Amino acid sequence: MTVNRPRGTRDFLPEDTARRKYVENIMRNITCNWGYSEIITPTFEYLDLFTLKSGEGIERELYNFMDKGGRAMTLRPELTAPVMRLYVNELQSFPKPLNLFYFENCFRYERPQKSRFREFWQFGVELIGSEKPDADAEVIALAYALLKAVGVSCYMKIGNLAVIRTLLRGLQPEIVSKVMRLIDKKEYVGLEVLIEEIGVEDQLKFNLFKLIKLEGRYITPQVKEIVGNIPELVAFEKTLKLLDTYGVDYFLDFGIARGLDYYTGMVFEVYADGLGAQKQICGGGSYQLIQLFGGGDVPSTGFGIGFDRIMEICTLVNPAPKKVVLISKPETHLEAIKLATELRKYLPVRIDLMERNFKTQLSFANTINADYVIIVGENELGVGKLTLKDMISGEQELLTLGEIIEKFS
RNA sequence: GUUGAUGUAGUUCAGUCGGUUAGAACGUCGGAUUGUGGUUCCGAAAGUCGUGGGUUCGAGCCCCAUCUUCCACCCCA
Repeated sequence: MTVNRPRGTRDFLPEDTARRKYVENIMRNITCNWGYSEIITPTFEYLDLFTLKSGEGIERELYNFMDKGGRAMTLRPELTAPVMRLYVNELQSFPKPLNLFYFENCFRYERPQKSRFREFWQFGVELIGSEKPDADAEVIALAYALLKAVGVSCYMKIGNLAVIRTLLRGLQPEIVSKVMRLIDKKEYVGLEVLIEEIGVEDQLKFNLFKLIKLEGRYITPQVKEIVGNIPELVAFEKTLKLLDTYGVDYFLDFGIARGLDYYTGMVFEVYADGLGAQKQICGGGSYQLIQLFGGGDVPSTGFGIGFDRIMEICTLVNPAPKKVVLISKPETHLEAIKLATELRKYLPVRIDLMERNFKTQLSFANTINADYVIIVGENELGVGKLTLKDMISGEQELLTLGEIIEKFS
């Protein structure tokens, strides 16, 4: 009876892992260069942290459990809430703005499908303390830079919830939620039905449909005609101007609702092709969560990137390190270990661990696609040298250890 | 939670109408005597046919359940 991997989890083989680490580090380096610092939060948290943020409803898609002390816990389903909790616990008195990022695994108890797993990795950024257009613009521009750097073809949609909230301010909160959900899903027929049911004014209905059907990049003048010259829109225009300066490509879409109530103003989403139904690779916006966790009235902006989805469509190839195998004979094996130890200061070296004969060691080197073989035999040691064999060309030369090190450095 | 497909060595797949001991290729390991790989040849290991029931004299094959994987819904990354 073999034990299998739990549902919705994956094993990453050496090749997969190398590629993931490569892409991951590219994203890390870029984000560090934008002045963001990486943080790590616990893999599990109190269940409350997430029900507080997203409502009791999400409990059914959480990996939650009671610990031995009878506390309700859960594996984290996302990282925005943990980062906000960390901020409230530890960082409230630090200088603003705080530029943080994370790269961690998350867990959701859902049916797996294409690009959706029960354990998945999220890369994300949270900029805490500024609600200025510059903050929004930098976060979007960083997301854009990351996606460009890892070579995925995608498009970005930016919206602003303040606009649509202004339009809907006369309606009851539950109605607003319903409307937003339908808008987010672009279910215009359903939306029309709902609007008929609740009987809103014709003017509002007209404006609403006009707003959500606006498309393109320079549509803010038309938006102004609909909702007026509200301060949020003025700030948003400023953000967009900054984005043009950053050189970010985007579409505007005031129909983005992001499903969640705590987003306050700017929201954005990035979609890619080739992922089936799960084609959103990034989502973010500005939000107010800190008060919810007992902190002050501090604004923040952030995004999350679905790293597994990036890996599925990203075209980057990690550079493979040269593979070197050291071949020895029983008489020279101890000397080979000493040489390997020295060479391992410079590059990856494998030695025989199977007591194989000369020929089989060479054959093994070939099987694993080694680039070079270094022969540590009596003949070589007799003259104080080693044979370096190029496994691709088949050529070999007699060199000193120093010469070999020089060749590889 | 809902729907549809799926499952046979490590991998990709055969397996006749339900009939004896489930096969192949690739891969892995070993061998073809001396310190030179790839090609070739020989050999070996490797499977409770996803699992559990049922039908049958007899099930890899038929039926039921369950699990996995994959696609989609829901939700979201």
